[in-house]
Amino acid sequence: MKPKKQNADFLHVGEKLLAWYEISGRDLPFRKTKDPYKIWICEIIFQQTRIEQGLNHYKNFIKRFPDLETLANADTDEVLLYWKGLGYYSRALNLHKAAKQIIEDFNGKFPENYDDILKLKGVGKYTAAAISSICFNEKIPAVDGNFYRVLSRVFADDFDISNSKAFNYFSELALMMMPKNEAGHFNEAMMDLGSEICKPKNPKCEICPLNKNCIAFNTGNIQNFPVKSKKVKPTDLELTYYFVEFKDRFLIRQRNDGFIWKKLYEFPTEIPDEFENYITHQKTVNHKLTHKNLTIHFYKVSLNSKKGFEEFAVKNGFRISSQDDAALKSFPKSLENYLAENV
DNA sequence: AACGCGGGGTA
DNA sequence: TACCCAGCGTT
Repeated sequence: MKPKKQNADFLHVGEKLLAWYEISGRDLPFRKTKDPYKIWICEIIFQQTRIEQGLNHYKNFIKRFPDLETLANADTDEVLLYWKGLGYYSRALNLHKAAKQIIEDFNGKFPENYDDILKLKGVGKYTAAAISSICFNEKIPAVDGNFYRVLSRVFADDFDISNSKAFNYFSELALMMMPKNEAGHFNEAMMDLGSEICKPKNPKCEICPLNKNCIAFNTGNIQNFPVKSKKVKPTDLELTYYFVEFKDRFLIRQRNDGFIWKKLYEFPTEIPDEFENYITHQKTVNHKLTHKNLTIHFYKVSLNSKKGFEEFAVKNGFRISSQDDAALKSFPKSLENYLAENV
């Protein structure tokens, strides 16, 4: 499924993009390094995450885990703590697994080619391309949402980006544009253009370095690209949590790695019948996530028996927590908000 | 090939 | 409200 564009001057467009990047590219902390560890961390953090949202997480993460060994030797809990608020928590778990994987399978040295990098947990084709092009100058386009948007507009290409073949299709297109020996900068340039100029809404076509080449722009057609047929539709999820307290102590536990909020902390989801009499408040909160419309029923249970409180905790594997418990920082936002109002 | 997975920003 | 974001793993 190769792109059929015989006459376009691909390389010329690629060089214009690169020239723009040299002058107008963003000044980001991870642009100053070719340390594959740091590039890897940044690529994982910025999967499905905008730069403004994840930049402080990146800085804090590198400060706490400055190298591979530090990360591999850290506790999973602490890795998750530094991931707080980023979402898609599998990324943090896979990141930690991959650090151990590099220690074991690659003798502690970060793999230096696309195929080996692709073997790492949580690293797919995009991320392997980004790391290998930026750090090791491999000529592989790092096709992400920015590539889809920019390329589909420049060539007014209606190839459906929901199609699972879109990655290969736009990779072929990008490869034809990529200037020799500049794969890393080309990939970064495409990301910056997509983020700063060729935005999903209200793109700044009048100052775009590619506007003379952009077919969608020159035919007044920008709003029709990219073509995306499949939409994400959230499902409803109803949860019940009990905030079980005795004086200033309350109960939390770590989740399993199940369907949502993997390994983060939560409150009890059920209580014994005799606790029902100690429910003092009830509140229902609605919260929209990308994939879930959450309805959370919170019940506040204020016990007056230390013995009953502790027995319930021990028997059901809960942790007796207080406000200064570091684990609280690893709560999902939706639960943390409740906590802030009630403790 | 289709689906599940967070949280936050923008219009 | 709908859509999007430096995607990946599972089934």
